Amino acid sequence: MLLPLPLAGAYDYLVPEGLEVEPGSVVTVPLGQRELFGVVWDLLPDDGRAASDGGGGKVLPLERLRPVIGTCPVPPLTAVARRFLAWVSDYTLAAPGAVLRMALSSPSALEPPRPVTLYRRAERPLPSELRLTPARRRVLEEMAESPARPLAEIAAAAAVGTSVVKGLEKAGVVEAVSVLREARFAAPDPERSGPALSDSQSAAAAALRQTIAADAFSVTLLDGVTGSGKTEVYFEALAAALATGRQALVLLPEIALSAQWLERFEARFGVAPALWHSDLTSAQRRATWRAVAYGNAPVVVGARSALFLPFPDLGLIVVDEEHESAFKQEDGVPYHARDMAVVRAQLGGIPAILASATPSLETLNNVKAGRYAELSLPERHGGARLPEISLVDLRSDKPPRLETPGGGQAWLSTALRAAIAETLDAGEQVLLFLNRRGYAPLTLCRACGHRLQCPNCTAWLVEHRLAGRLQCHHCGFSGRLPRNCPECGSEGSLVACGPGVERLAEETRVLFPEARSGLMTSDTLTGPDAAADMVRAVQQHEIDLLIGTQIVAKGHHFPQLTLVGVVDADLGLFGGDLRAAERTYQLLHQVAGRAGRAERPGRVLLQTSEPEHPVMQALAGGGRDAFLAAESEARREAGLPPFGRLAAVILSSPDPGQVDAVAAALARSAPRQPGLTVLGPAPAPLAVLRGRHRRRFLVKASRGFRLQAALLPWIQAIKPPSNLRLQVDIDPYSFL
DNA sequence: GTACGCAGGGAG
DNA sequence: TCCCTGCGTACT
Repeated sequence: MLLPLPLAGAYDYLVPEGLEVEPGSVVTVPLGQRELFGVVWDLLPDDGRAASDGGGGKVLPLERLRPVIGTCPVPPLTAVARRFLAWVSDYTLAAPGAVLRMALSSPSALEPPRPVTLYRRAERPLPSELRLTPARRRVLEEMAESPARPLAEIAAAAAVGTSVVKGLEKAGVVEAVSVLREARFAAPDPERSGPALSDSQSAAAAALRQTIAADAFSVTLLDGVTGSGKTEVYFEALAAALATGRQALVLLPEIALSAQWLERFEARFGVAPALWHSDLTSAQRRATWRAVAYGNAPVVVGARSALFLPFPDLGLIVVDEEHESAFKQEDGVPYHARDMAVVRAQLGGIPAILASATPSLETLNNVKAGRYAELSLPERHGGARLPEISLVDLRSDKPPRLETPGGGQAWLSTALRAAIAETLDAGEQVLLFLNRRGYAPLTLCRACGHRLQCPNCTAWLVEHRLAGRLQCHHCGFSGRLPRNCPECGSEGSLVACGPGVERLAEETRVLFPEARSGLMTSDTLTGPDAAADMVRAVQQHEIDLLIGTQIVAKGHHFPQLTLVGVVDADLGLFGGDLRAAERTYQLLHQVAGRAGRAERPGRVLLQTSEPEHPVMQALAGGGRDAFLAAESEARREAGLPPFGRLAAVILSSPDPGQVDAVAAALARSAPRQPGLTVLGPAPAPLAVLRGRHRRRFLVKASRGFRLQAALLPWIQAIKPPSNLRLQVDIDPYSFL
């Protein structure tokens, strides 16, 4: 029995006489004083338990085993789903129960369905004494021919309060019925015709339909420039999968911000798909989880966690924007959803599609090695041209100071200012991109040089002037901006250093007072609705000048946007992250793609202090292949992914002495094998995070090396004190 | 993950 | 002496 807890292995239970269970059954079992859900992992004869114990735990004598309480009214997890959970556990070195927890992410979904109360017209004539008010008349008209419906739905349709319907129930003309009803998502119509496809789109769509027809595992990279209509192409693969009667899963990096994607889906298929992301209410989670488990959700669109939903018959997985780092889960069980999606496809014997305009080196390397197929969409849909990208050298074109009382630090160069003015004059829209939330990333005291630091982390506090607060972007600490320096007490000596989007907005208000500007960051877009409102405002040209962080880079279509200004193109290049160059290229390419997506040509200005950097050269010259080849070669020489393997081991504790002692002990017992290098311990770049002192090991191995097999005995040999945490991150993406 | 038991400290 | 809190552990 696998329990959703971080235990070393499965636990044994007795199956009482008469209880029907099979591997995959979801059951309730006693554990200590409580009852919890578990999944039957194996059915064993009384004398065969020792042999099949995975090595995780002890084998208890039969008389100490407790019986299963009962089964849950949900379909058993399929063999593929169970093999997938086991695979992820083995790969990530996370406890199998911790992985199971992700699959049983909606505990209430496992309970018996609760009846819902629906209302319908009672089968009797209206009594003469009934006072037929206009509101009551509307309700009765609304209910006349329709089947029983929920109270709120009827009230909304008749534009009355729910009390009107209840009043009619009291009068006996309407009756309440209690029914058990499973949520069901409307079936998308694969036959419905979507937008017309170009020749290259049609060819790619036909190739994808072939992979569905092949009914076997395959991975296809759909590599198309921004605006080439990749989405519509893989919709044809979805249609083909749906036509075979199987389910399909689409993973998106930021589901909460995908309103436009959903519109396109509805345009093609006529209905909305089932959604899965962390912002769902518990009732929505429950309904969706059950709908998936019963095969009542033909298409699920979700964030990475949707990969662990209990699909009974998954026929296709699409990973859109496959290069996005949002697919990497950093906390809990660290896994990369793109990689695990490929594993899930392989275990299920089904096709996977990876779509991107800037594919990751990992994926391109798999294409090169012949493991993945590739389909290219080389031109923009509808004849729109790719924007012209040019570099602004900040060393020679220093942003001129502004004539403002505050001292006038500025971040827009003369060249960019001129381009903005021209664009606004032409009645077109401008996007200024700066990947920094808040007003200023650092606040320091002019008198003593003190820098405002987070009390819990090795990080500066970021001023958020709109909110009037200082924030730590790592732990969420928030406090008021002090008037006086907390160190030397000097009055009014604190000054903002460096730009954030809020400060950039201030600059544009001085330079372009006539322009209507909008700010798009995760702070201003507090939910999917706010994001959709903002996108609509830009599309309807209620905004001339949009300022945003990377949130604006994601797949929005703004037809009147013809100029993109990247305020600090170098920002992502620092930080010692092995993917820094690749990521900067991907992000800036994506931002640049926001320009000129309709008939008007777009242009992009990148402000950089390193115009000769390969990333800037590749962006300006359009030389993606040359850049990737160079980046690839550098990685190969350094033995880094995708040509070598990495794992991070992170120790953290509130006590710095303790973490150092354990780190030293781990260093002494580090595995020494050919093909494996253990680097560290070193203080993590964020040496203190949320009040915990952190030390890192980085383990490097050659590509074919069985990294997990080498790591497991090493980390299991150490018995860490309880307040010390040891995290293993296979294939790390963040090096903080 | 969580319930429980034990140890330590403060109040009565 | 009792009770509350904090941590460490076992749970099949």
